[in-house]
Amino acid sequence: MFIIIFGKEKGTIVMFNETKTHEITVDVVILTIKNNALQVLLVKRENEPFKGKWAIPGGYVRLSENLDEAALRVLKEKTAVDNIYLEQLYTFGDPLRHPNSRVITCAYFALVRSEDIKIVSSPDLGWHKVEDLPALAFDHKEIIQYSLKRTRERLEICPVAYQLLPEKFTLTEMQKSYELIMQKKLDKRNFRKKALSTHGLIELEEYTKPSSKRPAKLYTFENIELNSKRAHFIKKGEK
Amino acid sequence: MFIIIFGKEKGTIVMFNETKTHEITVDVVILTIKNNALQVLLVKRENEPFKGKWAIPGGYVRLSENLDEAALRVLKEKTAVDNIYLEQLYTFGDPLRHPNSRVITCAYFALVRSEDIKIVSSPDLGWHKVEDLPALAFDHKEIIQYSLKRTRERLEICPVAYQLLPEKFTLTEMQKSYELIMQKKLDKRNFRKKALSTHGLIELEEYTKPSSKRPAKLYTFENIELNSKRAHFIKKGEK
DNA sequence: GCAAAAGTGTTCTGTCTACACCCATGT
DNA sequence: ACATGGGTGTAGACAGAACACTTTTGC
Repeated sequence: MFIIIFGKEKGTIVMFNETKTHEITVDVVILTIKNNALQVLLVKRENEPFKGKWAIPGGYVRLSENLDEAALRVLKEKTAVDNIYLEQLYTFGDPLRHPNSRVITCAYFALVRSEDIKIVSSPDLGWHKVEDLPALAFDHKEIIQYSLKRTRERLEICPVAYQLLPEKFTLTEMQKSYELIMQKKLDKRNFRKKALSTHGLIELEEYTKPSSKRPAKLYTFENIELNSKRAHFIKKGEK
Repeated sequence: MFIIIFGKEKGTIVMFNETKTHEITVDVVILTIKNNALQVLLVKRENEPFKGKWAIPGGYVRLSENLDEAALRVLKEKTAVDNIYLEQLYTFGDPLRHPNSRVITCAYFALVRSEDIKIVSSPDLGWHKVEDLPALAFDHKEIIQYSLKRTRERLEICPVAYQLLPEKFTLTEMQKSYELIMQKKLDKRNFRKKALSTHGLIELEEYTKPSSKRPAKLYTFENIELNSKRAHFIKKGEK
């Protein structure tokens, strides 16, 4: 049985008998709200397989780091953000998910503020609306779909969406972010009633700059440590 | 940098530069209800590291199988059960979780009926009450604790507990299983009201055999496909 | 004064909680 | 007749859903 182990420069072929060896990577679905749409960061693949197709950012897990650290490293390579909601999503290990070798990937998802994003869109790196994804490499479409499902589940029990909002935001902006994630319209009065009872939400004495309409009150969130090690996130009503 | 790759018989040491190679295993937390307690199946380790300590069953992922298949294989090696609730739990990849090498494990948990279990307890394989665990190898205590948390979360949204019950059961038995998982007493009347509204629960025209007390009505569950690929389980009220 | 978005309450309905007594059976 | 677990209903609290109009501002 042949096991292919990739070195940094080129592949090395090693022969083993009865050995179980796989590659292990982390892939990170990075979500943000931008231009009034939920968007995911994708990179265009430079190499085969799937050269020219879009993929979610990923990389090999280093021997010295745990999975969370590997995911955070991938995230920081792309975005230069910090204090981010980052959660392990699911591990995908179909033998045929990678056409040439056996790569098991531990998928993560991250919710980032678009204002915190340092990258410049280029032809090879950019944001794509989750409603309108290009052709994707590997099983990355499935991974993205699953990250959206998980984000909705999280939002039902804790206000993770504030990770997508700027530091100061209006309730209408908050409602928009909920509607984009939940993929449905919400009732304004019900939403505001519930939002105002959210633990950690702070009403500011500031308003949006006057445009040609009534200024809106600004809110912010206490700096709750949502960074979930193993989804130990803060539930509604908890401290 | 040294990477140790285990062959079947003995370890082989291979030197690589800048290569990322890891072992990948699946470990399966197998839960059942037995003797009025929630119990987990453990094996006593025959080899170092942690020789003599108890561990949850696991094994290497074969190159030809996906993770679900690997977990099912490990489960069947130990229990000879079929049509089981089996869900991927979390992937644990701390570099120091295995003292000698870099082993990343994809943990699963399974809920099995004690009547379906074919294994005989031996000094090296047996059931242990989750409330009273022996010394465990690796990070297996953490994995078991997390599987209990996940089971509670699942139980809050779908009746997975029926996977732990015999084919025909009384509502009192069902309530006991909920209480063991949720780790709290439930009100009998409220529980029965809610249980009777559960989708898939079927009232039989049978009763428990008379003992020295009033016979109880037996119930069963429609053969709902709960086997969750990626937790696509049936929620309350859904079909 | 008008366009545009902000802001505001009440009613209804269904679900969860708390709580205590009678019933059927074997001995 | 009694011990044992089986079986039943109601009232109050709370959360979510439906629903329309007034306010503030710049132009």
